[in-house]
Amino acid sequence: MIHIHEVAKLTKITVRTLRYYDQIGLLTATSKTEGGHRLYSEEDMKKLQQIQFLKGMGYRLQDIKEMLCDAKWNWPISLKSQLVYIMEEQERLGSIESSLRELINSIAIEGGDDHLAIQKLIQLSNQNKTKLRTFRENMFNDKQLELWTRLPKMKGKDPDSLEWIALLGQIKRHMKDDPASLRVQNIIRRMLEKQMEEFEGEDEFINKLWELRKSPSQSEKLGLYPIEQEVLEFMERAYEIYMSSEHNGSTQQGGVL
Amino acid sequence: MIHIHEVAKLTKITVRTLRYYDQIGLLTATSKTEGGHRLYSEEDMKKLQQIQFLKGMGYRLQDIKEMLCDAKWNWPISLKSQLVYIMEEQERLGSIESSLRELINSIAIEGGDDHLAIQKLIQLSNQNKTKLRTFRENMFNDKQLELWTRLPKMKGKDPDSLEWIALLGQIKRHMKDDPASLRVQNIIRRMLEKQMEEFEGEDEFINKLWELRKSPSQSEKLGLYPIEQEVLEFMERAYEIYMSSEHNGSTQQGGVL
DNA sequence: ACTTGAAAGTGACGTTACGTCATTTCGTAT
DNA sequence: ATACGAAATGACGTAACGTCACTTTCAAGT
Repeated sequence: MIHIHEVAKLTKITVRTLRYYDQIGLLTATSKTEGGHRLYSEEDMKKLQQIQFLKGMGYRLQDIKEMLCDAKWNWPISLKSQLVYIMEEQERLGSIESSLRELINSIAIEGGDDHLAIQKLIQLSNQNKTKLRTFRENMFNDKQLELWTRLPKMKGKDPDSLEWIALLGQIKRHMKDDPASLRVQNIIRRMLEKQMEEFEGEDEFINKLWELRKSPSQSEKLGLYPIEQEVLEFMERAYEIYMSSEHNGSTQQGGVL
Repeated sequence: MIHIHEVAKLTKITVRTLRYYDQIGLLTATSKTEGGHRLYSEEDMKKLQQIQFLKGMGYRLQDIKEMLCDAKWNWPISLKSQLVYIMEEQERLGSIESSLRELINSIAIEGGDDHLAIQKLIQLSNQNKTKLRTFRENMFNDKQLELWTRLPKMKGKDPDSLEWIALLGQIKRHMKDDPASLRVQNIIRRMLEKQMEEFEGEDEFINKLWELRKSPSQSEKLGLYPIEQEVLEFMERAYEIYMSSEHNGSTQQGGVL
């Protein structure tokens, strides 16, 4: 028979919690002193361990109470349903994670105008996803849909997506410069390099994508991150300067972001 | 200017929630009728969308309030810390998932005696993990530690682990039979087949593991799922019968679970 | 036996984001 | 003017305790 303070020290459960468990009838001390102080037995300690364990599994105290009272509780069923619940929660958090990455990356592109980025994302998230998908599936054939999955994504955590985002951010910050300036031309060159790495020989897809990009309404329907008209035009001018100056081996144009 | 009921219909947010947002000062209706009925403006609707979006990101209402009030809020920092928080939560749920699978699989082995399985798992989970690892690292060399990772695990969701668990469960249910019976011999044969698939040529490791298995205290220190002495002896007898009857090409013995 | 300080006891309120009554007032149609 | 739906306010409940505030009990020292 040990005192509540001892139990607290041994189990790392606070005294308040032990009293609360008593209060809700989850774990009542086996006996009490005549003055009313709780005295816990070895049995109580074991039950307490079970409670801690099940709480660690994510169960609520009410459920634990029922489980431990009912001697013929159906463990397999409740464990499996708890597993399903935990997996659903993980999925939910996973999609939150994607959204957060998307938002963080958007802000990296906008470079300071945070509210604008948030507004854009809200626009995107308010469209429902099924409509997006069917529209995409009408626009592209199977092979192109496979290519679509390899595009950099705003919600991506891969270095490839992150570099595209950084490049677009740089473009936006150099909009006041001459599109023929060395800085801008370097960014364009890097974009084309990356585009070739992933999409060499897929000129048709790239050109189609770029045409869609230039139409704000089409881009929106595809769920593409909105890029302002003047940014796109700036990129196109810079691209043409780049191609006419020294490089003219390829017919592809545009960017894949 | 629209009424609260309209807002509720448009945004799928309940009237109660809108009033609550007003109460905590998160979203106060722009104006009111002289009787005190709330009237929401377009501005309010936009703010409401932002609130919904941020709540979807997992923020608390208090945080959202601060974010939207403070015009120069540092979004990148708070978004990144929120991302870290979400990822930690995912990790936590991931380890809960492992524990649940472990428990479900244990019960599958014990075949009915649920409380026993839970007791065993509590024993295991009460040992702290770092102590387990250092003991293991003292017992095995590098190559054997790599082999260790390929052992079936109680928390596993792979078909391989699941089959080992099923096999052990069958053994336990046939303990009353003769170890020479066809059923038991078939189970043993299947175990040896699986063992050969994964661990062919690693006889030294297998034998060492089996010796450790036969010592309850060593097994416990290694964090191996406890198997009763009589079950192990039964398996060994069945194994010897199997080898002496017709198969004697290999010197390996024991099971890897 | 008496004192005293530590520890135990019992409320009660706060936390989060609302749901769910109960009661009263407002707006509008007839 | 009246009736009726809709809006407002207020209060209580949720889960699992943390944190006071105040009182009583325990165990040791004198």
